[in-house]
Amino acid sequence: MAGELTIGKLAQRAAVNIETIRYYQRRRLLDVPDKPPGGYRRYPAAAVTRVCFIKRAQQLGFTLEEVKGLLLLEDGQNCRETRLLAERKLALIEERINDLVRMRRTLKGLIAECAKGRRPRSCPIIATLAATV
Amino acid sequence: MAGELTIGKLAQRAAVNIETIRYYQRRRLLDVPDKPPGGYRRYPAAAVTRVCFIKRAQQLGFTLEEVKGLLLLEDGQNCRETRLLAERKLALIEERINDLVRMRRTLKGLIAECAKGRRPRSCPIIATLAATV
DNA sequence: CTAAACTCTGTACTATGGTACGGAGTCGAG
DNA sequence: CTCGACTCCGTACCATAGTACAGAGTTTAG
Repeated sequence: MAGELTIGKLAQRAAVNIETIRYYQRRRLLDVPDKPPGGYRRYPAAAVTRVCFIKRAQQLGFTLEEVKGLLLLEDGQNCRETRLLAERKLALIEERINDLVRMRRTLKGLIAECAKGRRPRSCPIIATLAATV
Repeated sequence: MAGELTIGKLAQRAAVNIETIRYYQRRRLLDVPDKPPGGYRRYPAAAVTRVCFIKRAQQLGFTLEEVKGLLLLEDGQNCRETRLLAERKLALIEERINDLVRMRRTLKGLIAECAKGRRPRSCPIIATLAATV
């Protein structure tokens, strides 16, 4: 498990700020490798994957706390508990997808209508969204 | 346009904190009705819709600044500019949907695999996600 | 061997999206 | 007309997700 990356390289490979790495360590999303007395810590290549996953999941709207939960899937032995977690996340993702699909439909319709120049008094995009989404 | 709701009623109907209303006003997402000298402000029913829309859009991952942009669609006369904005938002939404769909596919696969008890050494959900998402 | 570049640790600061609160004024039911 | 609930306004505070920076030590290229 002895890694070959310094924190700087890790940050660079994962395309994040070094401070973000340290922040994730403080938040316990990433563990801190042992420090060779009077030297620099080394990180395994897997750390890059992990950081990338965190960023990815965040982009999808998960908070760091939620990501922490997702990461237990990797770390935990207990597949049963783990699967439940995954299933809950899945449900969440599906909800989000549904919301977005509804929003897309509405936006598309309004754009099309607008493009045809056939628009009512005012362009009631928001009212429509608020009502139909 | 004289409204019938006090700020408290508005907040209640939109299911948000009163302070959130005031915050949106400070952020210029919501306008502040004139105050009858020595009285309380009154809000039109449309304000409820507007606040609901803001919350909705936020849930879909838009920042308040982005929502502000979306709200211009309602307020603005200029349909041309407005449509461009909507189209950009649409592209954004589609990206998000694609990401989520990929994530869903991966999660589903892993859950199914896990359910079959047919799992490799470790349960490499994260590695998989990071790689395939 | 030395200088530049990097790491380590701790603390401070930032932006976003709110929430809370104090003190003054206003409204409305009884 | 009074009491409790509500509003107004300003300011302060909170959590989340970082980012910056100082000062000390370490590593590495020349």
